[in-house]
Amino acid sequence: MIKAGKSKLLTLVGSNIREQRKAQGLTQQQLAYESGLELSQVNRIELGKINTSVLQIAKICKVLDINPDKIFNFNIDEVEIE
Amino acid sequence: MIKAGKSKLLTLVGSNIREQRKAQGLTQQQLAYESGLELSQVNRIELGKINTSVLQIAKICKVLDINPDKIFNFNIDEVEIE
DNA sequence: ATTTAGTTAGGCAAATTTGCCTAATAATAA
DNA sequence: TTATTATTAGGCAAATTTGCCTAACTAAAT
Repeated sequence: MIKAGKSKLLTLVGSNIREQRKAQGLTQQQLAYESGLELSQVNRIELGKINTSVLQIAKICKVLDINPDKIFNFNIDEVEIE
Repeated sequence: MIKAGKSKLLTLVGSNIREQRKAQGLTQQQLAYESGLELSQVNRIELGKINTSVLQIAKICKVLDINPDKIFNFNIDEVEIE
């Protein structure tokens, strides 16, 4: 497995999360608190610096009250994975 | 973060992957080879034994030629996360 | 029954993430 | 400007995943 470093897909996922978070008028800190994640972790995820896990994505989606497909709303073969 | 152990959501994700894999007539070994993952890892994911990462899900989806939303096609607040 | 393919299990070291911390930078408001 | 909030950065230990391996178990077919 490669290091998360710079993955087009992860940055896309991250900016989708950020977009949805702001649409809800939440700060990273609020999202962190309500999802039970760390602020630093939410930040790493939004910036695509980390290859995070299914469960963390799910927790975030639950707080943002969106289904995960909102986060993965891209065409899989139009996106560079790594 | 909790250990993957028994998560309803992860077993759901896993069985979705399995369903799509079989729909393509692939074995775990073939899926593993084509996605660049380990056979044991594909197995762990399908059984929901592990809280795998966004990138691995993406690699699997690419091989199965489906968008990730096929894997996350459940209502987020109808599913127990952990 | 025997072979063959497919799935599952488990151990182990290495790699990576995660939580917790402190602090620096950026943005906003007052 | 000053103060306040928000984001970003980085280090570190602990937790977890991942790849690699061997082996056991299941199913299916012949």
